[in-house]
Amino acid sequence: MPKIGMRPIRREALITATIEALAEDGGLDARVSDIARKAGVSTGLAHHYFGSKEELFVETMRHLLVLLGTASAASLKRCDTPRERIDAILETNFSPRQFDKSTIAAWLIFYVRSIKSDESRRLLSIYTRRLRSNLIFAVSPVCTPKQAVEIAEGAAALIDGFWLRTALNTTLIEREQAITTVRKYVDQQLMSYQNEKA
Amino acid sequence: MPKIGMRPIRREALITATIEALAEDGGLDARVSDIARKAGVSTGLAHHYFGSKEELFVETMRHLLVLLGTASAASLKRCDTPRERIDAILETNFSPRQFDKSTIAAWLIFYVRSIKSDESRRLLSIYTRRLRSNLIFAVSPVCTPKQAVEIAEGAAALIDGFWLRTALNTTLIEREQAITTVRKYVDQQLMSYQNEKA
Amino acid sequence: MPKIGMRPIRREALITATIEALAEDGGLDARVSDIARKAGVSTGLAHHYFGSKEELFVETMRHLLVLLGTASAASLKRCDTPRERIDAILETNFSPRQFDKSTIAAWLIFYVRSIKSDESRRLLSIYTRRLRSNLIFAVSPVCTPKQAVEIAEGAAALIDGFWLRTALNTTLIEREQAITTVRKYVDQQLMSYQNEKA
Amino acid sequence: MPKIGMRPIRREALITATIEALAEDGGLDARVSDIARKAGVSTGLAHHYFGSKEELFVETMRHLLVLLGTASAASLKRCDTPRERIDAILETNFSPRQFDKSTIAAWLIFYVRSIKSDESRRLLSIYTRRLRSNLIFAVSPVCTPKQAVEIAEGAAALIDGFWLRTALNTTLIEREQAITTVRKYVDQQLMSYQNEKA
DNA sequence: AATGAATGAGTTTTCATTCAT
DNA sequence: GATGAATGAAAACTCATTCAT
Repeated sequence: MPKIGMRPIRREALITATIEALAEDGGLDARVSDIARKAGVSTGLAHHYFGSKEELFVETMRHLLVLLGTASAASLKRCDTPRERIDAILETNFSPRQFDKSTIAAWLIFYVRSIKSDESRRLLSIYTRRLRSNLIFAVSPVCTPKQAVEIAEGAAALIDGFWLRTALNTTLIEREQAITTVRKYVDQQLMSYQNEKA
Repeated sequence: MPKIGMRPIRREALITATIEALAEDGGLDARVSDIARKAGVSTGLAHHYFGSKEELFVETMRHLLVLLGTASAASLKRCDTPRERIDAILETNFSPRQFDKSTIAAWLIFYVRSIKSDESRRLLSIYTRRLRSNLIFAVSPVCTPKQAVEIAEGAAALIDGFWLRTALNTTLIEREQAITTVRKYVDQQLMSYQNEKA
Repeated sequence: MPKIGMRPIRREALITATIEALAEDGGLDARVSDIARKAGVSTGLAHHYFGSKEELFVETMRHLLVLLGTASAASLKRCDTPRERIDAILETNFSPRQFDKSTIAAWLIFYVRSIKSDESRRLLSIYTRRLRSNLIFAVSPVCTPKQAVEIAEGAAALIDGFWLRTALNTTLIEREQAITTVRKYVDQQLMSYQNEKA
Repeated sequence: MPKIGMRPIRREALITATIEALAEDGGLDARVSDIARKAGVSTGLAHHYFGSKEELFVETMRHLLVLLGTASAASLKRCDTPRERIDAILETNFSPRQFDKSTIAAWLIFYVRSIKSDESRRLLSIYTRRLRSNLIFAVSPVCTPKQAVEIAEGAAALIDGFWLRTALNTTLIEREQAITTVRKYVDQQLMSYQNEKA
């Protein structure tokens, strides 16, 4: 009877270690050996379970994406009004879980990697499309389709912008205020459309 | 008859090549030899003029920063009203020169590098502080200092967000619309403050 | 109730898998894990039963050698004339069993390994000497010892040549024709010696 | 003025070193570092000029192929009769240049590699086809096309067989005798066809 | 008897940097 | 001023072998 079922355990440990490593060194050149050490295993094992560094990175990105997607879906499920939906989206995207230093840094690295890696780009576009469609769906009941797209793109830019600036320590404002700002932005946009109509 | 005055020519060619290489060939992993080839010179020459890859990257970042700073200063000089200042900032940040694919990608990579490289971080913070102070200065005449900071942070996040999304091809909207969106955002913020006052 | 008598079963399965793997998967670079998977067992088991990859390879070679030797001895036993003996040797060496793609490829690899591995070389020389002595013995009754050696070397070269070319898919002719060609070669040699004598 | 034009020099040195290395260790697992040391350069340089070990091996094979092809063409040019052509082919294939230990060992390795490497297989088939067509062309004037193919395949098998057995030290006969044997084989074949006709 | 988890030594590969010319 | 040859250190990757269960 061998030690069995380590595969998922090791994979998760390595993925977690990858996220940490990306945050720590600036990540750009996190070595497989660093990541393996952090996960408490040998370099060989990392390759055994992921095949290559690229694959480990892609799987880590996929992992983050799933976490975000799951959290997002869960919090949207309980929503009835546009306002609730917007809040749910913001809660998720700015949740301490998603908005912590390591996670943001990892995302940032993946953003950059997506310039060159097809799979990373594919994964990134899943995130992007999901955020966009969530935002559009949220505001659709109270504006025209065209306006919904406009609001969604603006809000998405704000969210990504706050993310980026937090990742890089170039913003003065905190989580709470970022949320407030985006919410306020959406409200004002919607209001301005109401006025146009009138 | 030695060639003289090659230094500035070679340096500029290498810096231009670096920007291109960061967007195209290798992204994060652009090699010195790639960059040199793109500039039409040998690898050795890149080191001759810049000493190291790190230095070449820093100089390239500084170059982008100077371009942006110069353009920004020039267009702000002719402005008298808050509205004009905001427009000038947006015109500069979203000018075709600044908003093209290569330049944005290069900035993104420098953003990430700034996590590790002290000099890059220093340069990045110059950009950040300048953008913030320009925005604050622009709206100061028509709102309180606290409101000015809020607007500035929001507008900066929007600008960075649009930048990021353009770099990654994850946005649906174009330059023109991005400008309109930010301008509209600032207007609405200011208006809302007016209303509060009233 | 422990499984008993698994040893010969596993060993045979692994040896068979080795032969297949050498021809298919990895050629020269067949991995122990490939072979084990092909045999339907774990990597560990391959080492349990053979101790090392080298040993597994040597045993596989020995296995092929025994098969060929047994078949050869069996078919030579029933022969009385030179012509019958030659035919028996050819029947054996070009029997579908020996002349199939996997087996030939495996032999080829063992040939090359024999350059480095003492044990492989020893085994290979057994094959070589046996073939030579069988050929010499076959034609001895009808020619001088010196002529016998000449014929044997020529016929052996033809046989090895056809083998090699079949292994590498570089020949146009089939098993049947190869046999005919070698037989014809021997006949003509013998005839020419007859003529010389006359 | 840099040290220039080293590329062809280094490439040749590395190819020569590869041939030597393949002969020495049994070659199967000659390391790039071994080869580089033998060529008097660093490992890095080998990769600089060839990109990968695979490529170095392929280029070495191509080199051997060109040598053989050139020699073959040169010696065939001066021939007028079938007999001369056959002799020229044998002279070339068994020339001390082609028939030395290193070269034969290298070919043997390449033979085995061709099982897995597409490019190696392609190159090997060039050799095979050329030998076949040279042989066929040589005997064509004095026999039917069908007979020519038969002779060519038989002679090619003999040649390859002698090569193989020399590479593996499993033959008793020398270069000279090998040539004689093949020539005699061809003669006898042709004669036997003459007789058939009669 | 059997597994497959785990290692680590050994190799290939990459590339910034140096240097002779 | 300029080259590109050359290095070597660092990293990725491979895989036979060991071992706890």
